[in-house]
Amino acid sequence: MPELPEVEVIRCALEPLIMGKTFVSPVLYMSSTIEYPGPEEFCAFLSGRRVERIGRKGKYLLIDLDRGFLAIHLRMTGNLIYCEREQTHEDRFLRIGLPFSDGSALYFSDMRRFGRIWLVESEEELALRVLKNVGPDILDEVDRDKFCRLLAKRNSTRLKTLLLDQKFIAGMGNIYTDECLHRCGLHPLRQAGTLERAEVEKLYAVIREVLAEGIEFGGTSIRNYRNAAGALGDFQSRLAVYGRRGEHCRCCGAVIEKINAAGRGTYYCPRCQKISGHVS
DNA sequence: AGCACCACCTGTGGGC
DNA sequence: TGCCCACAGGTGGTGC
Repeated sequence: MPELPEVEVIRCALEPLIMGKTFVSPVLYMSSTIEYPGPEEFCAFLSGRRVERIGRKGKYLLIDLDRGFLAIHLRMTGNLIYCEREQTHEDRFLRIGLPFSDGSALYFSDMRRFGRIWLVESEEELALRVLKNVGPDILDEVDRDKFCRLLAKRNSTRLKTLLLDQKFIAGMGNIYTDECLHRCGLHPLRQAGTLERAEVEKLYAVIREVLAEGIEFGGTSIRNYRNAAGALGDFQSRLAVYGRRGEHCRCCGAVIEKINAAGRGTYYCPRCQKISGHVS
């Protein structure tokens, strides 16, 4: 489900709601959602921990505790729901309940069960166990020159594959990648090494612009996404190519096509996004 | 190195 | 109209 903008919208909503609160005993409806440590250790260690900061790296939500970190990845259909009062609601996809000492609670719900939660004791353990395959956050940790340097190391990788690679830059997903490539006029199968310096700089600027718009409009709700308060995002109405196969490009009128790239459904405009002879 | 494919899950919508 | 399977916002592992 969520890419960087959706996670950031959740992070912003959650921050004022749970900052400073203290967790009490979690309720595990599906303990395999906890990737680390074991269920008993998770419950014992989280109980009594206070929330000191809500952060994010790429698509990971990172909750700093007075001791340790709670890391959450929503994967495809995960969802965090905040309730002012702890409640037993009819959610068959409810995986974990995280109540606070003041009676409010955070619920982790996930239809497809891909989402994961980690609880680690230190920054070192966070880097080792959770973020070992996660590169720099594209909004917080990559400036223009760094983006150019990183991209130059990946000459033969296709742009679609590269932008989806969380080790390269963290935060891009399938929707925002297609939107960025379209806005830049770059073909998803074009190899990174064939870009002119100006095209790389344009790509960097557009990535940040599109992600910022995604956040501004509350994220993209296509199937399941809702923010922590249960509201739908609004960016789906602004998508230029994603999910629009057979429809007309709003820039040039050509028919949007769908191909498979990096194993994902990939939408692009064949007129705006020419490959200019660089197929591989 | 890069890529294609599978696995993990459940739901649903497009196509026949 | 009804049924079925391809596909869905992600990631990690395999093998070529």
